[in-house]
Amino acid sequence: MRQTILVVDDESDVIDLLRFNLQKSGFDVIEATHGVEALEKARKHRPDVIILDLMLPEIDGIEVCRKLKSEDHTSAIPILMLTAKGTVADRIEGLETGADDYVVKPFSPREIVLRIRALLLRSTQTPDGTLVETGPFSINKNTLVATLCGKKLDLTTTEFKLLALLIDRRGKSIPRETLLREVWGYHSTVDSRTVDTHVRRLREKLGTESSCLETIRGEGYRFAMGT
Amino acid sequence: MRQTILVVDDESDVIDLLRFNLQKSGFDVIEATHGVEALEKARKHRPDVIILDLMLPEIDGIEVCRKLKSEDHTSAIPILMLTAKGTVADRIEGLETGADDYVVKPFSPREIVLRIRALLLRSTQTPDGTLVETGPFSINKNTLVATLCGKKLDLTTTEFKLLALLIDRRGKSIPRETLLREVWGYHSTVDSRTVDTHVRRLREKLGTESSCLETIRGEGYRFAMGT
DNA sequence: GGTTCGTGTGACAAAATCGTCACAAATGGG
DNA sequence: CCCATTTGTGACGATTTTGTCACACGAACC
Repeated sequence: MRQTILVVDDESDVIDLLRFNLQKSGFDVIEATHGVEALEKARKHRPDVIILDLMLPEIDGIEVCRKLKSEDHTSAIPILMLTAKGTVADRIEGLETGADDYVVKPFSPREIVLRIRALLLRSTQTPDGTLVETGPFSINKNTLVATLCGKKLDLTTTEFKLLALLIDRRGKSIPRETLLREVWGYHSTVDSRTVDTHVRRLREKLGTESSCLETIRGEGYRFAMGT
Repeated sequence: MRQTILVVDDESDVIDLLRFNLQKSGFDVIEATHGVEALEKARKHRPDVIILDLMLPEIDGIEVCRKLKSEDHTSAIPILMLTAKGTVADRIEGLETGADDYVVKPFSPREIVLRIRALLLRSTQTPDGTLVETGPFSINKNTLVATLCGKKLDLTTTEFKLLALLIDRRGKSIPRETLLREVWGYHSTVDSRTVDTHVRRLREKLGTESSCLETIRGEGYRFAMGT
């Protein structure tokens, strides 16, 4: 799958140079020559990186950057800013606005490609441990939402934590004591039936898939491997 | 807890300048004037960031960078390289060697501080994204526990989600609408004050650190950068 | 088969959480 | 300074969550 780079510059020779080198490096290229067009194309295409010149007609690069970084659909797109040589104030303003990197004109196309590669590495490097998917289940640790066959499960917080932990360690029998400690923060009650009750409730909410949640008699509970 | 920066340059006036500005920005500073000393101090002290000049006596900056990035104990330390103006080949070589960023001499100290902040922001997230630490705060998305100065915060689930999202995107103003959508799952109530109420409650629980949670009037809320 | 222990289930009540309202205070613009 | 809008704060009540108890049922062993 080729990644897409949006190149924004009002100088067509810069665009030509970048298009040639980026395509040679395996990227798809979208172009824009002014700020409004850049915003429009960024919103529509959601490129993997945006190369953005500071000096643009009508809406300047700083303003474009600010807008893109403030909109949810575009804020995660890395922005590499092109700046005129020596304008330190521009560079600082760009960084403060949320640009992810900058390159000073005149630049080497090779440097651009390397920096884009670095940006892409960083933006995809978060192998997101906050999202777990297995079989018909998915667990999102940011939103605390679990789904079963694409349908949101109506879980309490404790049920979510329990399910998340069991799924994280699917295939392994987890003793009640461990569940108490890691889900409940080590409740001190001896011979508590708290875990059992919450497992029950969780099973009720899993419906036909509740058989994934197995009892290991005398040991604990286990989420079935391979689901 | 102050973070430590190792500054490596054979020019004492550069070291003086950086030491002054970094300490003023709240960092502790370690210094080295040549490559062997830099390697030694990096291995011994394990600083949070290394500022590394390319041109060094004996072992040059590229070689230092290569060694540090190839050793387990030091490979995760972000390296910001200082390069002479115009030497594109140096910059490319630095990036290929594994430097995390570079700044062209002569530089603005403010730009250095900003870039260090950006590097630190990236390096305090674990690879799987379920544990985030910044300043005195830590967020654990597995246990749904947040701590402040090592002490567990007594947060409700909603408060935890709110804090986690704001810290994930610290430095950025998050509109209320965004918070409603991402924390509450897009509550449909118009002109709801729900977000404001939960921010209040969260602030109450943060005590003296509540000033980290800033109101951007007419926009939304922001968790302060650099904490 | 009988017995003991482990787990499931129905139900209860206390505590926690949440969203909303009304009013106070702060902010920004004219 | 005044005014309008935005945000902070005190407080309330409805709903949800939680842990526990008692009893039923199942599993394993003798």
